[in-house]
Amino acid sequence: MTSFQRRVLRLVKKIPSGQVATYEQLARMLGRPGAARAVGSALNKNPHLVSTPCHRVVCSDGRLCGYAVGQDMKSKLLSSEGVSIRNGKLLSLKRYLWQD
DNA sequence: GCTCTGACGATTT
DNA sequence: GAAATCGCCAGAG
Repeated sequence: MTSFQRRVLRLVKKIPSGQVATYEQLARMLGRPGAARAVGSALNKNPHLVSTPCHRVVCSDGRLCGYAVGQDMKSKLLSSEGVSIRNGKLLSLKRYLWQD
């Protein structure tokens, strides 16, 4: 694990249930605005899928984008937390967006 | 140090 | 609104 990946995972663990964050948002919190792609890479290699709520991380436009197990599972997990999804995309991103 | 690759993002057509 | 394009950063060889 690199230092960068640890910081990403630690930050993701702090996302409350029922809320979501964008890759770009996390990148900014880590002091690396524009590194959204790198954040996605870090989540892809995440060791413990359950201990890290990486399903609460979506694209800036509200699309789910990706998930290690499959986007379908990501969609189910989010909807079970109260987030409305349609066609693998959030109906309203700003409504559930994580505000620290 | 260089060259890909990828769970991204903004712009353009 | 969908698809194509280009820029972006970190990690792996």
